Parts: sequence; C-alpha cells; structure tokens
Amino acid sequence: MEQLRRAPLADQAAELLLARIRSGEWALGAKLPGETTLGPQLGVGRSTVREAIRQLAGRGVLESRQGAGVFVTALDVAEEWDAVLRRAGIIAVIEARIAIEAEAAAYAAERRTPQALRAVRRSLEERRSAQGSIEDYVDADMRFHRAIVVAAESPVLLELFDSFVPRLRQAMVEMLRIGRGVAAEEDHEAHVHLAEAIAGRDPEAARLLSRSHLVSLKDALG
Amino acid sequence: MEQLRRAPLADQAAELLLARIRSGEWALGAKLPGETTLGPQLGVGRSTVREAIRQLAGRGVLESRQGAGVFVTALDVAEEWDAVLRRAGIIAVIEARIAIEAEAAAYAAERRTPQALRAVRRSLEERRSAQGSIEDYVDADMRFHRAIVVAAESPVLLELFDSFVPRLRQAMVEMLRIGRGVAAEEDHEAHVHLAEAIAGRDPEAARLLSRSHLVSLKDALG
DNA sequence: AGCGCGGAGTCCTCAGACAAGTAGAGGGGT
DNA sequence: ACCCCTCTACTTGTCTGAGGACTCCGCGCT
Repeated sequence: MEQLRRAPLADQAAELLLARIRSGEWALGAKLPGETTLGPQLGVGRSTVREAIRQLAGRGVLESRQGAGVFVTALDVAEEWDAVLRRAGIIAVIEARIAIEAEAAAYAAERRTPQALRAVRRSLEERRSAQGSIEDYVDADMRFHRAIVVAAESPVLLELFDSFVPRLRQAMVEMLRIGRGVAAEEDHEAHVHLAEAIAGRDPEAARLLSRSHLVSLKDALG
Repeated sequence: MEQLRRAPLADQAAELLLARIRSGEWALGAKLPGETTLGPQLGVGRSTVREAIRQLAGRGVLESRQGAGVFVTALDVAEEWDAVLRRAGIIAVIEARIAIEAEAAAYAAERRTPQALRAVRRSLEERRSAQGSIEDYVDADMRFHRAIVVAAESPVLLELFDSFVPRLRQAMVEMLRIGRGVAAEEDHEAHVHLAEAIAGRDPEAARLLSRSHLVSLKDALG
C-alpha cells in the first residue's frame, strides 16, 4: 500500500544509507563508495545522493572531505543533552557551571577585545538597572555572564554555557521567588569587580572572583 | 587567518541561514524565501542552497515540502554534542576539558571515597604499564582521567567528560602517531603527583596539577 | 632514502531543463 | 452568498553535464 505521502528520494536514500551504516556495512571511520558509484547503486542521480549525504552530515553521521571521500563519523545518535541537565540536580549543574565560567573568565581577561569589553560593561550596566520582574533581572544577569564567556573566545565553552542557560534560568527564578537571593548591593559589587579584572587583563583574579561569586550562589541554592 | 576559506560553500550557507534563523528573522513555522531567491541573495547556486537546506533539515531546523516551500521547524537548535565537538578545533575542546577536569580534580580531592581512590590508583598503575600500541596507551590514559572525574561525584562533570572522550582520544592518537608526545617519564610523574594530591585531600594542589598537566598537553597539540 | 611532480579519483559548485506538487485566484454553478 | 472546479503561478524534486578544487598515492629523480 502506498504511503499517504511519498518521501522525497533524497530522504529515502538517506534512510537507506543510515540503515546500511547501522548494519555495520561500513565501520566507524570507513570511507563510503563515491557519489558516482552510490548513485546508480541506489537508483538515484548524483545530486540526490549528495543531498542525502548532506542530510546525514547535518545529523553528524557522515562527514565529507573534498578530494578524499565521505566518511562515517558516528554509528548512532547520541542522547539528548537537555535531558541530562533536567535529570541532574541543580547543584551538579552549578558545579559544572563554575568549572566552565571560572575558566572562561580567565580566558576573557587574557583575550578580550575592546569590543568584547564594551559588551561586558554594557550588559553590566543593564544588569544593574534591571529592576523589573524577576525574569528580567535573571535574564539580564545571564546576558552579563554570557558576555564574559563570549569574550573568552572559546567556542566549546560558549556552547556549554548556552546549553546550561535554560536550566540555570529556571533555578534562579525559583530561588529569587522564594526570597533566597543574596543582598543585591554586594552582589552587584561582585560583578563590578569581575568586570574590572577582565578589563585589567588579570586572569587569576577573574578566575577567583568568578568562582567565589558562583560558589556563594551554589551555597544559596543548596 | 582565512582558514575558513576551506569550508565548503554549502556549509557556510547553512551557517548563515542558521544565524538568520537564530536572530529571529524567520519565526517558528515561517516560510523561507524560495531557493531561487535565496541563491542570488547568498551568492551561491541553487544546488548549493539546496544542500545547505538539507543539512539544516538533518539537524531538525528546517523542513521542506514540495510545492509549498521551506519552513522553520525549530529555533532552539538542540545541537548534538558530538557534532559540536567534531566541528570545533581541538584547542577549543582542550580548553573546555581543562575547565572540567581541573574542577573535577579539586572535587575529587574533597570527596573521594576509599573505593574511588583505589580505582584511581589502579588505573594509574595500568596506565604506567600500558606500553603496547598507541591506542592502548591513550585508552589507559583516558581511564585514569575518567577515574578522577568519577571520584569527583559530580554527575554533570562526568557526563561532560564522557562526551569529550571520543574527540580527545582521536586527537591524542594522532598526536602520538606523529611523535609530538611529551617525555613519557615526566608525564608519568605528573600523573603520580595528581593522584597523590587527591589521596592527600588537597583540592587546590589537585586543581593546579591537573591544570598544568593539561595546559602542557594543549601546548603540545597547538 | 628523501623529494617533488603528476595523475587518478573524489568532492564542490554551477547552470539548465523538466517533473511533481501546492496554494491561491478566478469563474461557473447552485 | 456559497461551494466547487479549474487553471495558473510558484515552489520544491530530480537529473544531467560540465568544470574546478582538493587529496592521496605512486612514479621518477636526486
């Protein structure tokens, strides 16, 4: 019986290739036959094969290198990271955040460009003046911390920080709602000092200030 | 500086489209301009636009329906970690590893149980005696470092470390294959000292030893 | 042995053509 | 006024052919 909607050939070809990869026909790191071979073999044109390969490349299963060939880079799809963070306790998430952000603060102090520093200072100012809803305040806080990680110019650290944001945001909003927040005045002071350490290109100071601020946050949450 | 010149046009186009999606130019469920419009707009041919769209479709960001158009299906782009790490340079990965592992080493020194300490020492011994193939040596090294993160009893840090392992393993094997490794003797000494700091419940020493060891590794790779 | 140079194989990009499908405008019937 | 049908413009799907760029490997040279 015919499906209600026929899948495009490129999608079918992608599924077929994925099935053959999962079956072990090509090992991890192995090279696939060339597009010109794969085309007739699957009964589709070359551009269709290319689109199927692109699709799997987007899913992280394949990688094509010009002049060399197409290679298998993964055998199955990894579990979703968001699920891990949701399952984990907020303390464990904060501990990872401390690791990432303290390191990022040190790199930020080393590598900050004038533009990045301006962005940090601007977000610091916005953070100070954010006195609306709890959500607005938390969002402003997150933007400040993110600006620092951006200044660190370390793509993986930034990627990690971003993946933490939703979980952290939720926890901080809850914390403030039940009034467990720290004193606003000294909290702001801590942020100012951190920004100054980055401005002054002092990696160790930035690392320590970032860590001590986040550790006190962790204690407030625990 | 123009290392990105190596990236295929289709990949660049995909990144560009993703950036525009993230910027909110097209809302969730919105229809993108047609391929024939997007092509000249991005300065690439229609086939290239199609491959970029396929790539994003594989990542779950876009969906194309024949005759209707291409639509945005997700904004958050819950990107798979494997894909991120594969795309990122090894230096950026190591920087994140330093952040995670130095912090884990400190927690390990604080929280280690006798069992966890035994596991660390056992893997250290196995690491020392692993003199077979390069793969065996790297695997033994990874097991040692993992034992430390396990001893830290921080689930998220462990989860992060595990997600880094495949990428790190590949890079280290490559490095050793081309003979860029550090001296085996002092390398082993550094690991012994780290294990001793954890045994002696000295978080700051563990943090520093872990960091300095990994920084030298980073320098060797760069 | 080491080095440089091709050449074969491979992926990358473009252009054009036609097929297949969708959505909306417009006309005709009730 | 309402419904339905058709027709048309637009969009994506697929194939083909042609170069261009890149990688890898072996060959010949020193």
